[in-house]
Amino acid sequence: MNLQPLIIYNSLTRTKEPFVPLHRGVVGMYVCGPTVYSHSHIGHGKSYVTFDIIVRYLRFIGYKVLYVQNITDVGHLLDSGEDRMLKQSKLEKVHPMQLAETFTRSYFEDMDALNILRPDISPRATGHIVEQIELVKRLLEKGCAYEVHGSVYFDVRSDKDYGKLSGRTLEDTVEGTRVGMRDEKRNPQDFALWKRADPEHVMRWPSPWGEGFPGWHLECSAMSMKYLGESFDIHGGGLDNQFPHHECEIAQSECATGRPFVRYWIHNNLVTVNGQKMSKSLGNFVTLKDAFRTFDPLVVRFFILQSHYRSTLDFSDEALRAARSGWEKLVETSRKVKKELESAGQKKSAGNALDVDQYRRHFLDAMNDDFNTPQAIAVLFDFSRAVNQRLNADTKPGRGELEAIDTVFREYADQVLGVLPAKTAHVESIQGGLDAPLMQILIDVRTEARKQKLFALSDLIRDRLKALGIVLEDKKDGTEWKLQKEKS
RNA sequence: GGCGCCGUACCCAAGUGGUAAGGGAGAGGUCUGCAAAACCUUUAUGCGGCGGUUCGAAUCCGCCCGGCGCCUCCA
Repeated sequence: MNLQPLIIYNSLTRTKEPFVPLHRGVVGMYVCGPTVYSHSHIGHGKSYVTFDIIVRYLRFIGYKVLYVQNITDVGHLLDSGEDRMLKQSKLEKVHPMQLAETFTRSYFEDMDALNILRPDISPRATGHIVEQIELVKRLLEKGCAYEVHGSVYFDVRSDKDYGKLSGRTLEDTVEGTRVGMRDEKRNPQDFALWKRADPEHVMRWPSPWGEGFPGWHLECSAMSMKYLGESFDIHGGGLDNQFPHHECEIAQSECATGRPFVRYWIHNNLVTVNGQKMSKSLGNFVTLKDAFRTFDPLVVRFFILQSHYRSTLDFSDEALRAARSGWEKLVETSRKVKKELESAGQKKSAGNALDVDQYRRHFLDAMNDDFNTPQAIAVLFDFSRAVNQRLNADTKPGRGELEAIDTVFREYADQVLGVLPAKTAHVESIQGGLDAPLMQILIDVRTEARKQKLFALSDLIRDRLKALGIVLEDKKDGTEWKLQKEKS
C-alpha cells in the first residue's frame, strides 16, 4: 500500500511536520498527568484518550514506544498561596498522601474504563524529590537560577529563547504576572524551582536551601529526562498547560542541559460545556464517573474521538446520545461479522468480494494526517455499510473475506482506536451456562407460535424479554437474540 | 491590552486551492405478521458577513460581526 507518511502538528513550530524520531524505530513520549486531589473529569478523558491513541498508533505502525506519564502528588500553589493538595486534605481531614493515593486509584479506574492503556511508567512527583533537587543544583551552577531566603527561582533573563513555545515575549507577560512574591524575584516572570516551606506546610523535604518543596514545573522536567533522556521525541499535554507550564519546562530543561528538550510538542484542545471551558476552578466539570453512569465508557471514548484532538469538544447529553447510536452501529456490524465467521466453514466467497484494502488505505491516511480520528471513524462507517451490504447480499462472503473484514475491525476499531474491544459485553452474547440453551427454548416456542399465527403470544414473549434487556430480531434464517445496550 | 483559536445542514463534526466526508435526528422506501436490525433514497448551488487574489476559495489575503481560550492552579 502506498501511504502518506505520518505527520504531526508540532506546537513548537506551529506547523505539521513529518514525524522522525530521535532514534530509529523508538519513540520516547511524556505526557503531563493529573494532579490527584479529586476525581477525573471529561477533560482528563479527552486528553488521555488523545495520547492513548497516539501511543497505540505509533506502536501499530511499528515503533517501540516508551510512554511516561507523571502523577502529580505535590500540590501547586493556588492564588491564595495555598497548596491545592494540602487544601483538599485539610478539607477532608486526611493526610495528603492518603488523598493522593485515593485519587490516583480513582484516576486509573477511570482510565481503565476508557480502555486507555496504562503508561509504561507512572512516576510520582514525591518519589523524585532527589532528582528535582539535583536539577535545581544544576541550574544554580549554570547561573540560570538564584536563591533567596530558602527559595530558588529560575532567572528567565538567562534564557534568550524563553517564550518560543507560547509565542510570547517577556514584555508580553509582564502585565499578567501576579503580584504576590514579586518582591523576592529579580523579575516578575521568574518562576519558582524550589519553595521554602512555612512551618505549617505538611509536605516538605530537606534540601541544600532548607526545608521546602519543589516548584510548579520542576517535576515534569526532572522525571521526563530521568526516564527518556535529556532530549526526547514527544511531549504532550493540555493546551492550557502550554503557558506557563511547558514554557517553563523547556526553559529549565534546556538551560540545565544545553540541549534541545523535546522535538514534538503536542497539545490537545479542551472540553467545553455549553460552549464554556470546563475546569476545576469554574466548577462546571462533569466527572467521568458521573458520565459513566449514563453512558458506556467506550461511548465516551468514541464521542471524544469523533472530534479532532486539536478541536474543542462541546459536551452535551444530546451529542453523547448521537455518538452512542453511531457506536452501536459499528458494534452491531462487527458482531454480525463474528457470527457469520462462526458458521462460515471453509466456504469461498460468492459474488464480488469487498475491496478491503481500499478502506485500510483511507483509514491509515487519515491517521497519518495528525491522527485524524474523526476521518478515520468516517472510514469505518463507510466500511461498515459496505460490509452490511455484503452480508445482506444473496451471494455471501466466504471465510477468507470474512476474516479480512474482521481483521479491519480488530486492528483499527480495537487495536488502534480502542472503541470495539473484542471482549466487550455488548459484542459477545452470554457464553456458556444455561442462558443460551434457555434462550433457544424460548425462541423455538415463539417461532412455533408465529407459525401458527399466534402473534399476541409471540409478541408477549418478545416484550417480556425486552423488559429484561434481551432483544429479539427475526431474520430471514431464524431469530437472533442479543443483550440490549443501556438505555436513556 | 498582548498572544492564539473557532464560526460548515435541525444537532455533532471532517475537509486548508479543484467544485461540500461521516454520525445523529427527520422524511420516504425495501424486507417483516408487526417490530427490530440492515440496506436504498432524501435533507447546505453553499461553508458568519462584505470585499480582494485566482481559470477556480469553505479553504489564501483584508476588513467587519459573533463565540472562545491563554496571559493566574487547571487535561
